[in-house]
Amino acid sequence: MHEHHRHTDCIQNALARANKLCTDNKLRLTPIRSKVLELIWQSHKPIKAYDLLALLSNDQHIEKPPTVYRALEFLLENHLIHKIESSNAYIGCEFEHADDACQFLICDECEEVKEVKESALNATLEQVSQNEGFTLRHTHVEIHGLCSRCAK
Amino acid sequence: MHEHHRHTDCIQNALARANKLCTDNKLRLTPIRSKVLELIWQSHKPIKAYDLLALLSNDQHIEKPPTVYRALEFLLENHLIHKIESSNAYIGCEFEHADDACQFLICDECEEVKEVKESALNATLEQVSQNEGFTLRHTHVEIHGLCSRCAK
DNA sequence: CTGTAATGTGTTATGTTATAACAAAATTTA
DNA sequence: TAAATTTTGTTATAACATAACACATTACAG
Repeated sequence: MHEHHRHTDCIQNALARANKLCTDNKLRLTPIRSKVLELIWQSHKPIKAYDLLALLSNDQHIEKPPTVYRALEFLLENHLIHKIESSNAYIGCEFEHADDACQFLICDECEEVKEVKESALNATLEQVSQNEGFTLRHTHVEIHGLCSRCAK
Repeated sequence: MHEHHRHTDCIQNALARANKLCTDNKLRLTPIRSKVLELIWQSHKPIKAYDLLALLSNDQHIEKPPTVYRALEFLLENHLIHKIESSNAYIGCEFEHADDACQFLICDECEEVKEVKESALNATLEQVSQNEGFTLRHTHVEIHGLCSRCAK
């Protein structure tokens, strides 16, 4: 696995940010939710619900689907994670979102995902909507291809 | 149901275009594939695989999942339909695509979808990719919100 | 034409993704 | 501390999709 950064730090940062967001907004980052968020950040690519379920389980106790889907729902609602619709998998959110206007660069080779927030793109999306008389509420943009490492 | 146009004509046009594309490219628009495409166009909103399966079935004969998924696969490959990833549903393609660079305006109220092909947006997507050193191969853009009718 | 290869369809089984419904526990708040 | 709210546990099942193999049909080369 490549390492651009200290991944452990990156997970800790994400958890700290999540904690702060929840404290500030009177939301409860319960042990289950925190653990799911941590597991998502530990994966360097989008992770699937049932893989999380397996990681949450052990010999003593097998977790059931609602447990993980409820945690995912909470994390999604509060923009702490995103769902990659084309693969039904979940990634940690790199930004502190007010809105959901971000985009995903998805490498079809190594499966890593880079989240970006391009104001030019968001402006264009808004413009397109207006042209069509459409009231934009949320966008989901997936850019599939090859990341710089895999393209070499 | 609202009607902007003669929907019957619109279905016939789509089938005629599909026939032409297949003839031109030596592809086989078999009865099953043609029927699935027709059923997709008959729906004025994205339709799900198992709903198609139900429509294909009757008292005499219940179709099985592979039948419809194979037809969908063929139609997707040849850009005759698109999959709306966020709802696992399929719509007829309004354009004659060389590439797949189109976008979807999805009304969260009435569920209708408008397919658009915005060159400005495609240019921006390409630009964003280049900025990130990413080789773009395919994009999937969903704009969710309210269509002009539902926004009133 | 006709045998062979390639493609498409039928069928069984199963894998994968996700939610409904209701009971019990923990937490918040009045 | 009782009542209301939120979270978690649990069972069951719904919804979405594919693997694998047999059989039928079509294409097309000789």
